[in-house]
Amino acid sequence: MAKPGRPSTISDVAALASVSVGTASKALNGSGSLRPETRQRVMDAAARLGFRPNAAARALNEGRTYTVGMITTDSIGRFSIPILIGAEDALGAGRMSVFLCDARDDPIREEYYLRTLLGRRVDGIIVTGRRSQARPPIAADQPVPVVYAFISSADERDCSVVPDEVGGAAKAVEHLLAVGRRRIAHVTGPEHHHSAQVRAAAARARLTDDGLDFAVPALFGEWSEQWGRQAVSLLLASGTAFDAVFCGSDQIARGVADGLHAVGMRVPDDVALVGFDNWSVMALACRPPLTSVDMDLEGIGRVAANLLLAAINGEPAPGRHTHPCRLVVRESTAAPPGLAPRP
Amino acid sequence: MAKPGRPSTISDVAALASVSVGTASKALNGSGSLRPETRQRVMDAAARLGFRPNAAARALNEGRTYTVGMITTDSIGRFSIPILIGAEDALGAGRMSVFLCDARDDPIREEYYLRTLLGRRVDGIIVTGRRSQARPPIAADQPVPVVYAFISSADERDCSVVPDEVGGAAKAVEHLLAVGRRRIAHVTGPEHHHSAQVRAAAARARLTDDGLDFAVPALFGEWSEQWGRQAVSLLLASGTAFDAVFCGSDQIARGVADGLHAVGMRVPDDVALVGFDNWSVMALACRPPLTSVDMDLEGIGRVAANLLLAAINGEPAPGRHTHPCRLVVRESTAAPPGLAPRP
DNA sequence: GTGAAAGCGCTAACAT
DNA sequence: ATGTTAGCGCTTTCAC
Repeated sequence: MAKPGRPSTISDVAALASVSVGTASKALNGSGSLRPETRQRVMDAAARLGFRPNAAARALNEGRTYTVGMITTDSIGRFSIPILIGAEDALGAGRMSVFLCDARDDPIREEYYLRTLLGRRVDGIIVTGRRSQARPPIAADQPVPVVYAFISSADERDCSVVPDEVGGAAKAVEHLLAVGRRRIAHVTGPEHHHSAQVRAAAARARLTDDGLDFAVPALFGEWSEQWGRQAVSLLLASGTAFDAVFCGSDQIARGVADGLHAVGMRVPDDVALVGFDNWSVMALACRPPLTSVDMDLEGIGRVAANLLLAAINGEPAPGRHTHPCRLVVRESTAAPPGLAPRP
Repeated sequence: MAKPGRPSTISDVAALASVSVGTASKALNGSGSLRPETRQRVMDAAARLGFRPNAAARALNEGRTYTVGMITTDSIGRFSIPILIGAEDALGAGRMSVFLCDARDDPIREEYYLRTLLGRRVDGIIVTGRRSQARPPIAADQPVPVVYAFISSADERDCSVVPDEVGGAAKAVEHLLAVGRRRIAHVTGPEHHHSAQVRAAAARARLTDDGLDFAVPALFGEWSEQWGRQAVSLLLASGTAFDAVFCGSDQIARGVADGLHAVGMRVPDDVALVGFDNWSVMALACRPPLTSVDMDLEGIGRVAANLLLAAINGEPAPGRHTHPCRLVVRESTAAPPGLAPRP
């Protein structure tokens, strides 16, 4: 399991190659000018010893650790993961390592991690987490660059990368219009939730552009399948006809699909359905598979990481950056047979 | 965003407190013997400067980084997350920081990360990922302790922590027997998948103990809802009566629930249902909510982390450690009214 | 009780 | 082309 004594140092390599440590360093880093033969001898020695330069020693005189901290404010959840993957991807390509910190929405833990990260002299910090509102800045005046991903900082001058939910909702509505729907309902999460508000307002605004409005005023509830099912009853009870439902989440959409199915309405023939999140486990399991707005969380993570790298290299890009959503079209919005889609 | 010049060093603190660096060090670490007043003066200076000891410098002479690497072999997925959370939790409490590495099931990336981690002189490594079979050891003879979590190493001498799937399956069957079911079917994932095999065999064995057998031979398919729905047709087509279905996953179970519902069979009245994974998003959205076997992945992560810490402290615990599953009972196995549960 | 100095592993400036 | 040396920030003997 464990074993081999202490890792070899550059002195060991130098000794084995019969050169000085300085020469060994040059050989290993390709700096200075050395006889090719010497360089090779050093390389061979290093290989034989399985030499790996000690990052701590390097960090010490370079003043840079090639390390960043990633703090998830909520517990590491469904939304943090893709962001985390995207960021880790972009950073790994830049040879940076990532410290993972799960602050669990606990300010104490957050503070603790922040201190730890600073003690470890990370080159920068990414803050992420589920977002219902902009969050207070992690702490004023950090000695290192900070980028917020998905969640955004309440301080406009901080660098945040957030999904373009307005654009995403608009795309959903446009798509429904394009497949010939005109009586569109909207079922979404809690009214106090920022995303629910924004998406509803954006969807409505897009309809207004075409001289339309929601068939039924937006229905606010929870982010659950159950609410989706209930909402169907409410829609039917309203007595207003509708030929499409745009939902604030895939879970809600799946509930709506179930609810419609239960009363004998067909998707997409009678009612077209669009969800939000493109959470594959929901969107694909839904019958029929669900058209959905994808926030490209992985892309957000990647962009955030690249902005962080830029900031570390002295080129900060302060402000709130929005990242486009894309619509993933599946069967739940297929044009009913015989109905020509709008050009 | 960024700003304040370079972080203060212990020399800065020493200077401000008018003592030598040696004294400052002792004061800050509570070592040596100092006049209380001196100690206080140093502490104050440190506080005023916002001094955070440089972890790299410390690592350099302590020969230990208080850092561990976590490598997920599959992409960071549904199973890795809770493990990761559990491990991060246990390690954070031990003041260790975690390097996150996503190897994406790519041996090249895995090798790269391994080298990186060793260069960073991590004190140990946790390897995790989805598990279909035991995996080859990450590389022979690491200079640091390695613990496998969830996934297990093919080398029996390596330290692995895995869920007790045998026990979990047995608990599921016992519960079904306890609520009075006798004609139990089993629907699960692909036959070549280790978990599918193990769970099926264990369930059957548990039935055999009571002189029973599956009502219908185990049905192997995929880990999807769709397969669950199909399986219902197959079960009905078999013509054999059944009063319970134990499923290899919650997704399958949800599909089975849908399928049963579609043909007018009631859960749990006609058929009781048990899933596996206790994946809340499935188990709770299922109608009715699903009784399920929980592998306690977070616990596995925590145990793995603690075993790693022990190994780092010179007390390795080689071998395959199994971690108990627990059954989470919900409505899908409620005893039908009028039927007395077995004592 | 406090200061001075060596050394952890490595790089970079300066000698030779 | 190669060797020597100082120094990154900190802990830890060892003198005083």
